[in-house]
Amino acid sequence: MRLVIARCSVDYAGRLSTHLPPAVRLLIVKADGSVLVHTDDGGYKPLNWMSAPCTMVEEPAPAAPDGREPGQPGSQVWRITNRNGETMTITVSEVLHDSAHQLGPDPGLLKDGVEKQLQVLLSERCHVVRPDLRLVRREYPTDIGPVDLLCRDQAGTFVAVEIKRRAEIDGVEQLSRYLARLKPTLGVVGGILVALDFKPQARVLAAERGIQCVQVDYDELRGVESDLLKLF
Amino acid sequence: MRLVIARCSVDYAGRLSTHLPPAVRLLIVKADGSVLVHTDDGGYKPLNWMSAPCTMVEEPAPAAPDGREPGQPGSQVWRITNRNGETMTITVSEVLHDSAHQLGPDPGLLKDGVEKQLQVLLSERCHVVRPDLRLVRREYPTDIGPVDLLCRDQAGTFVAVEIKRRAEIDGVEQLSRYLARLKPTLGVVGGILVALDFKPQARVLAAERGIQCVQVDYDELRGVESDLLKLF
DNA sequence: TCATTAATGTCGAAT
DNA sequence: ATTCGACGTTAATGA
Repeated sequence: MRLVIARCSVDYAGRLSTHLPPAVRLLIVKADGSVLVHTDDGGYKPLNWMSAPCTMVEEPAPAAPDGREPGQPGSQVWRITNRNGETMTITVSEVLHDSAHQLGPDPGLLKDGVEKQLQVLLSERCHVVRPDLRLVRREYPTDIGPVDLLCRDQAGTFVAVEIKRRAEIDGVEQLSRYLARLKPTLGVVGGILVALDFKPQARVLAAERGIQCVQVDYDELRGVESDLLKLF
Repeated sequence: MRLVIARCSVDYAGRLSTHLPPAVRLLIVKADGSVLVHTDDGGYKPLNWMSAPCTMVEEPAPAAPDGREPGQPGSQVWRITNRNGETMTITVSEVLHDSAHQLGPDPGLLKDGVEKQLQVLLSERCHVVRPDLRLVRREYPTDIGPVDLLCRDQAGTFVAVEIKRRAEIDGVEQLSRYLARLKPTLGVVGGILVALDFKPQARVLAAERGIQCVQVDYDELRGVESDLLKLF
């Protein structure tokens, strides 16, 4: 990994075009050749970047480029391109720091996700979603993807449950597609959207589609579980 | 901006929980207090991070922490928290590089070719979308969000235009929702999806819904404008 | 402050 | 290679 602090301007041309006027920034060149341009202003994402695979060529800035302001004497240009023809051009006018570091491979990130947990918890106690529901199957397969929970109510009618950490309009669309897909095989299927919280528009569209919205509390859900565990 | 290359482990607890085993990584502390953890493996995003506003406390690692492996002598712990109670804990066992740099403010990124610009260009010359269209309103409001362009054709029929840089299946769904929403008020409304490029599935679904797809070229669009300006 | 939406989204998995 | 959904999405904009 190479770290450079430099006064530079940056131009990107690819999926869109961007220009960064000259200023002092951090340039990171990673082991795989990817390049990140970071400012000191906040922000989790770089101002500009090029992901691997890409190639970088470092060359002296042209002394008197046609029609443009000439590069400072000693200026360098980093020309980074990828196979899609996207280019990032960094014109470096002053280098304040330049160091290289050996980091070695990274063991990688271990995650403990929320949505998956929710699905497991709710499959074990779908009566929390609605008291009359019994689980038929978790991850019930259809040809457009698995339904999170397929249940039946007391009358034996099928009910498809879609689980989201946060319910947005897309979740309603997704569940709608499942319902349409299940109808030929299972007859009329009820739909319930379950989430930790709901965007207002999701509620509106769900109501329009006859889909029930059920909000659950994550801590309470885990609490219910630990309470039950105490019984044994 | 502070740059540290260090052997460290990282724990995050917030919207989810993550753990990074010890390895050599780049730690960036920005002027606003935000902290990024980057590996040398590719990737545009940090392995872990904490965005501003947040506060960092640096303290010696406890000599014999309860039940865990003891910190090395001289180990430091960076404790970063935000107001939502999310925490990132970086246990630094070995510092290979540590430098601070004054970067100053950044003039900021100039973008060209994003959806907003497309919308402005097309609203000014919606005849490019289809010669018979006249603009009624840009950003025509509905209670599920604004329609990019509302137009009328020669017969006076309303036509809703949705603009995307890249048309995917979601864009078709979005326009379909608008059309359904507008029908009670405006009667039958035609739909046109305009984009710089189309995914095949978007075209298929659009055809199925009776929505017209119009592909435009950004340079041409700007060219049309400059040509027209030359007339005056 | 909240809600909404675009994004060079990125990333990973399944097809 | 493409499609699809999740993301600690992030970031920007308007109410």
